[in-house]
Amino acid sequence: METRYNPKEIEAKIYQDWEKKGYFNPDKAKTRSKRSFSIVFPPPNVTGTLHIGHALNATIHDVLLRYHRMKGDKTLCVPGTDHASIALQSTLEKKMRKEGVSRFDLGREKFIERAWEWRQEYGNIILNQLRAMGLSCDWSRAKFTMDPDYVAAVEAAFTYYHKQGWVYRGQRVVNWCPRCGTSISDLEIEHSAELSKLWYLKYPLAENENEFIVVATTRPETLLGDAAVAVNPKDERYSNLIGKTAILPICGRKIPIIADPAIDIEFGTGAVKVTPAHDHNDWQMGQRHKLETIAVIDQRGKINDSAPEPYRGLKAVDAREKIIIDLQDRGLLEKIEDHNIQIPKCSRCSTVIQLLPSKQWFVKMDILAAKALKAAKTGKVKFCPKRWEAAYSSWLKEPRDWCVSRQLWWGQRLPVWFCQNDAEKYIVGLKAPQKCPFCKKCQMTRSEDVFDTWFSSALWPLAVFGWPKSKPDLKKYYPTSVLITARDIINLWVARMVFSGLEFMKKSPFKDVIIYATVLTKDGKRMSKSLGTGVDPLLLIEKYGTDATRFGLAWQITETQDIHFNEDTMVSGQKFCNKVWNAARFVLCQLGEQKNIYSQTIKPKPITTADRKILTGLAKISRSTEKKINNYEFGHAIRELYEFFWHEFCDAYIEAAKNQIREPKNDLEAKNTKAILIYVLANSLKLLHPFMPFITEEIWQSLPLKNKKDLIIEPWPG
RNA sequence: GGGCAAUUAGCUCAGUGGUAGAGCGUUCCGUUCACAUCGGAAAGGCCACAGGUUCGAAUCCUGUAUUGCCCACCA
Repeated sequence: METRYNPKEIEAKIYQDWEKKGYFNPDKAKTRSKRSFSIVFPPPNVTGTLHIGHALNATIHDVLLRYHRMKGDKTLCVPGTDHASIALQSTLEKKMRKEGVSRFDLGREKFIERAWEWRQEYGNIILNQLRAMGLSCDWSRAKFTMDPDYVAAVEAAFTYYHKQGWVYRGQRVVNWCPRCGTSISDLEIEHSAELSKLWYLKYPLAENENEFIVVATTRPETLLGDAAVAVNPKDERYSNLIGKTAILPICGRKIPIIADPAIDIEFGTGAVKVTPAHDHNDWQMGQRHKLETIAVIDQRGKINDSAPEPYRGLKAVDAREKIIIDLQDRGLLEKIEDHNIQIPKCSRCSTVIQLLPSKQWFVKMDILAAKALKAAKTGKVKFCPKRWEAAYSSWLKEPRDWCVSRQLWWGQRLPVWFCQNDAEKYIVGLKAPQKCPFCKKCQMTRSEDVFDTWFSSALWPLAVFGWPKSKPDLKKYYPTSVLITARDIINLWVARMVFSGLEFMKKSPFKDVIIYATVLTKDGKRMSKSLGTGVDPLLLIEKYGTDATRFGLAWQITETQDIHFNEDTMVSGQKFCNKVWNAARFVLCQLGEQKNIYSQTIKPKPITTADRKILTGLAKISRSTEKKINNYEFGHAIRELYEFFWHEFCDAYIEAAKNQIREPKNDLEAKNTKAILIYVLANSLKLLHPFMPFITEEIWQSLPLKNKKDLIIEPWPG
């Protein structure tokens, strides 16, 4: 053995050997227990490459998987990738824009072909990178969210919801990304705080155009679509104006002055312009007061033909400029104040979101959300750390109906069929009927819309096991044991998986949800490729080896919300690997040429104080490691193991052993010491294996033990 | 506007009621038989601040400050 541990030579070799022997597939490997331990790995987007968050996640997954495999459980981890509808489409369009091509130049069919090509080329990169992390999942079960059986699951879920009466189609004000050309959900919006203005606009009264009602607004361009002015019914300043009529500046339309309790008396002037077409609140107010919905911004974010001629075709921001100037010219701009607002932006492309009325498909959330909420309340779903339950619950308490349709091309199409002669007539079903039930003559055409990406990911823990078909995997491995994911998708993904699982399988898809910390830079900044602040896990592996990288990541896993990434822990990992390697070298050297005669299970009898100490120490660390892994305290587990191995075993016992072997007090002592050395080493390797699988397996292979299997499937000590 | 978290040695972090800890870094010493990716030793902290509970507080409570992150239809 070399004096230094060299990970590069052995990692790939060992991984292939494990995979070839079928250890990652519980159907191939004989297991000692009937209990199953299953996890579905959160499917990375096909656009992605491995980042430090994935590496951390893979480490946690693999620690649990290897621990449970050694405990004898039928252990399964299903990997896969997500088609990532909007993310991939947006990435692809960005690339095409450089070539000077738009998706409309290509057309839907060709565009989808290109998306598939992309997926062929890049789709599995990240899965291969996860192999490099040592992740022991069953590659033969890998799924993609656009596999035919997966698409079938998505369609089945939608038609089921429809049968329940929970699906409706309707004209609503939705978040619209003019760049992506689609509706998006509230959860796909990112707000950026910006300093803007509050404009005070004077609306003349119809009775006397020299009198005004002043409204305050942050979006003057929506004036073109105003349908009313609203005040609070308790606001005495305006009580004489309620029911009167104002004249909408520039447009000249007459609009009513209405009373609505939703208006905040304190804000601005207490009078609000109401634009039902371009604001959620105003939409609702419009419904209450039966106001006209006048859309003036189109799907490209430009002013449409419902607006007066001079504004048509202007971008919303430019229209704002012009309107302010025009109002000023007419003396209708009272004042401007600075005002902090939250600008909604598309989380995919950062384009400013427009709110506009559009016909979309919704899934009612009341019943589903209540189920998911109850699951957390009754402890059927537990968050770790516990505090994340609040994030989950607070969103589920006031759910808005889920807009599941997207005007994208890449994704699973809605199983909805329209009559060609009446666009309002449709049926929901898995296949188009032979004959249109409405006009009796047309060939019905399928909806152009695709599903929200998260509608399909919500089914991940079911669909990977073959749902809606009744497959053996579904019986054996559903529900899964634990979900390990990042906090930013608690509502987007976790909550939706929970209610999908409860609805379709009557059981929550997992019991425990581990929310791991967000990895930030050392300075607490967001890691980002474009800022150059990201850390590439593959470079860490290259530099320190996989085991050292995993050690370093595990070391940093505590209950914190954020990790300020510190590469020093990888250095510690590398040194620790070397320490383990050399301790093994020493032990093997002491044992000499003897062939597999030592026992790893029968505890040698202690003779000296040092013997007693180390054997007690081993028993203690075994119990403690098990407990900490069961409690998901990975950082503490590895810190303790490190402490034990380095200081108790190497510093104390090996040093004592040198004397006991060289100058034994009796015949037995030297021989017994050797037995203790290998016993403690063997069991330490087992405890370390979930964290550092490669080096431990490599050393294990050369230990002269009786009845030895590969370490990955050896029984857990204790 | 609401919520969550963080604040401990130069750096990154452990430490949840009983004399302040680790890794890295720094200084000094040590290469003869597992390992210099090592061994030994040392320096370095009024545990953010202010109150309170307690025999005793980094730890529990209240408040303040700074930072970060979520959620929210205040125009």
